[in-house]
Amino acid sequence: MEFLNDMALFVEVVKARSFRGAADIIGMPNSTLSRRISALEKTIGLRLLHRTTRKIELTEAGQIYYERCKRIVDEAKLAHEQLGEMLSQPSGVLRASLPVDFAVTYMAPLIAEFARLYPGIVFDFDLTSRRVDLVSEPFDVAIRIGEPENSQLIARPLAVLPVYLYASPRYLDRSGEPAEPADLAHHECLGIMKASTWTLHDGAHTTKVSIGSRFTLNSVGMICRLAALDMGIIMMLEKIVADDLASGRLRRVLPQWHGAPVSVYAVTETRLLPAKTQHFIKFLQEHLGRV
Amino acid sequence: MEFLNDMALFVEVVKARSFRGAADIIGMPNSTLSRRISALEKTIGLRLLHRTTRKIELTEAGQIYYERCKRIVDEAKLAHEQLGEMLSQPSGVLRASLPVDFAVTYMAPLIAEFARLYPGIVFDFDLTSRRVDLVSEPFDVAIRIGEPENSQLIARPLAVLPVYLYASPRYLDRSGEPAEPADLAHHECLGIMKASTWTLHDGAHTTKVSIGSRFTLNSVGMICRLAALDMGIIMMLEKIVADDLASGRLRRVLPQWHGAPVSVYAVTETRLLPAKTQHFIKFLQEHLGRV
DNA sequence: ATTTAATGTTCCATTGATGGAGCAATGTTA
DNA sequence: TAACATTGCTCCATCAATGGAACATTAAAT
Repeated sequence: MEFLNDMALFVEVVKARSFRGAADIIGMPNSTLSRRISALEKTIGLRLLHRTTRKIELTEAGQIYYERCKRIVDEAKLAHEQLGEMLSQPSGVLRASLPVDFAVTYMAPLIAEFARLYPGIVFDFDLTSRRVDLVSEPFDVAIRIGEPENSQLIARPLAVLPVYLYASPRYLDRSGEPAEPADLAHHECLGIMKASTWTLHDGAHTTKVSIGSRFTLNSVGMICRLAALDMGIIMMLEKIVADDLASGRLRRVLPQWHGAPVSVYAVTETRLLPAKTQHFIKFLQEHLGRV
Repeated sequence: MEFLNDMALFVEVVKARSFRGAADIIGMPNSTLSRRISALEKTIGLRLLHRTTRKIELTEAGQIYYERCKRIVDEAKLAHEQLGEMLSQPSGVLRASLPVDFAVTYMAPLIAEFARLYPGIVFDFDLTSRRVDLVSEPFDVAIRIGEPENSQLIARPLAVLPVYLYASPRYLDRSGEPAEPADLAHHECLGIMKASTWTLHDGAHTTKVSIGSRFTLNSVGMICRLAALDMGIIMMLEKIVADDLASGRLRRVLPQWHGAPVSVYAVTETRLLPAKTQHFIKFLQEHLGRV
């Protein structure tokens, strides 16, 4: 079962009606070609080509073998071409794991646009806040916020987005409006998980403040909701609080400061991606940055 | 175009649903198998198998690719099986070069029998006395009398046949009957081509005599005819002169002596023979010796 | 007839593939 | 829960496949 490549070589030799010619076409030294064809003849126990120094012609067995080989090799080439088309005309199910709130606010319109662009793709999104295991679960890609953990996964940066501080007017009335970052130490700062410090920048300075809160949770949406309900200050991506901002439920705090911009990554288990995934990631890279 | 073998490996892996299992089936270390599949995935730029340490399953691309690969690999196997059948059920045209007189007397009945045995074979015999060039002319096999010349051809011995001395009664009346080998020096000894000596044996002794004749020719039939026409003594295979012997046109000379037995060879250009040729040679080996 | 250019094969140093052992990861069993 | 067995992958010494050059041979060109 190690003769299939040699079959392809044989087909080339017959087509070129010459070892040297075929070798040039394939891009292989004729010595190798000669040896490989000889090996093929030996494994099947029949002479396929009748060689003189100047000409080669098919034997009877070679004639029959060639007809079959040509079909087989052509079919193999076709199979690869069609895989190539799969790469350029993506289709199939795209399974992605998305951070729920980021997906809802930032990605929804992009996904709608992408779906319009590639009607062949069907989507299967898993919106969670947990970091799914790409190795054991059959996700094509996971979108992740923040630095990629140290693993063998491939992380492609999609965008770097600014974050700002927000709170509800009533909270600020009650607890006072912080004038500088250090003031945050005396506020209820709602962070994701158990993040214990916020890093803030203005044009010139960078400062780190320890934060504390009575809440530990893993839902961005819930944090925003809590903030809108006057429970504290949040550091958040712009778009996520856009509605609350517009309706006046939240308003910017320390407006000349911003948090450390968060990076968004597309994470995959491998570099060998089907077209659908490649296009999805490329699309996000091109459109997420400009938001 | 160097991925066809890997396609076959991929098919085996999918069938076995395991790298190790497939490796055992193929008889190949799993390390190689793993590397080859990875290489295949890299060349087509798509992941074909979703691997966990415990299980493997096809990706979408792998699914499609597998369907096609299976067909292709099966077809390739079939092509080889059919070539194998060509080997076991010979058919086609058997082109052979035969020494004309030897063929007529010794081989004709064998050929008739062989033709009955293998109805699929069609025959194309070239009966000449010249030694055809097997390399440039499309003969499957040549039957040759006497030692094979030093060349790259493959010679398989078919039989070793005794030769005796014959002359016409009238020639012997006229020129005297030789009583011992040395007497031949004074006789007209008709040899093929320009053979200048005859080697004779009786049970115990071997002797070499120089021979001479006015005729140089390359036809055994013509020599026999000349001998029957009282032109000299010939050293000949038994069967060739059987008719002349029976009709009394020739009779044995020096009956206790015989010539150096001649070997008959089947000569081919290569060892990789189609079934028809293999069977033909085997048949001749089995039947020529017993004549 | 003689030269020329081109063919398929062979030789041999080099390189790339190979495969056994070990590894981390994971499903299974006690 | 812990020990075990099995999986696919990786490392590296070894070996076989490779490809450039030379060769013998031959058809075409002069």
